[in-house]
Amino acid sequence: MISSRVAVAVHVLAYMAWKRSEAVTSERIAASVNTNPVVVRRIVGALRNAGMVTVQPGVGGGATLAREPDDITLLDVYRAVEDGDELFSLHPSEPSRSCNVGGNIRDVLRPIFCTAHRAMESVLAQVSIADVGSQVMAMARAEGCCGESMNATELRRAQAV
Amino acid sequence: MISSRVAVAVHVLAYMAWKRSEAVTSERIAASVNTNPVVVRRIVGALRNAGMVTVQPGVGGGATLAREPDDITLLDVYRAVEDGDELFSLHPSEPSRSCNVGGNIRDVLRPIFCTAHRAMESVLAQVSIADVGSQVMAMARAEGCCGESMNATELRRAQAV
DNA sequence: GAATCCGAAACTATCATGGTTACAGTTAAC
DNA sequence: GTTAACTGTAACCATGATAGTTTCGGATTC
Repeated sequence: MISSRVAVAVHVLAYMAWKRSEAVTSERIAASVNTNPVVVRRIVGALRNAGMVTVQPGVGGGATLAREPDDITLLDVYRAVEDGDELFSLHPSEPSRSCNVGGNIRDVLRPIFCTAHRAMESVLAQVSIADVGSQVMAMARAEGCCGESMNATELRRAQAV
Repeated sequence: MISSRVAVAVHVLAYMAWKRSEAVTSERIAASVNTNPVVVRRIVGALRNAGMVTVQPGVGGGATLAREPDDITLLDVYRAVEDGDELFSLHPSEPSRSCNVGGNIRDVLRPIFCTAHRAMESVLAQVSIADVGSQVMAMARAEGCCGESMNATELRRAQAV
């Protein structure tokens, strides 16, 4: 399983695309993601290293998008937060070299697994943060007109995050 | 990372395709894979549950292919040994439902991740155990004519596995 | 100078993975 | 029927990844 860091990172970027040009703190994002601010900062740090966000310390600081939402693909996000360039593990220890199968199986599997990996990545490359953001907003609007209203407590929480 | 069980399971099946119609024991396979026989038996058990191999206990027993090598795809193997039908993890804990992003991000990501997963699987579906076996044998032959010969010790080990 | 915010280190709990030992059950051969 | 050769499964351990938490130093704004 690919870790939840990808999902959280997309969440973070979609949130920042929503609050465009407004620096958001790790605490506010953490409230939306429902996790600890440090977990958010670790992921934001990876996105900063990849040049997708800029981070400002101090009062009124926080993170903002460094690129346009439609210029950030889910593949960019995946590569930023998921380390290692291999999706499939090969054998834990080297197979017997004196066996016809053991001596060559890894060289046969490597390119196959690499192709499978690339196929997965090409799907991620076709979706941008802007796409995710607009879908999220479309869903939020759809809920809004289906008669669901907020009470005072929900309103306060909605404004908080 | 997807566990090495897939690579080992393909190795096991390619080995059985090589030793066609001859029951191979977990110990022999383990020697080729370079691991513990119990690890092999766990994987062979999963392949047996998926109907790819039949297993015979007792003297002269072992595992044999239950289907033709060209009728077993790497996708079959992947699904047999890798549990769970999701490749990507979503958020560890449910995001804030009172946030536009948090309340909808998972529903947006789920189908995208599913599509990416399917794209990866479709590559695995195009490769059979017969393909892997023939590639392995082609490599073994290529090594053979490049002048690499075995000494007595290597010969014994080659016959053992 | 105080308040706010990030960055990073350190520690913990949990879980998946792979390896190992041990043993019960099944089969074939003698 | 006994023995030897297998599988199947449970139990346990070591390792590493993951996510959460606390803490503190440093940067920034007011």
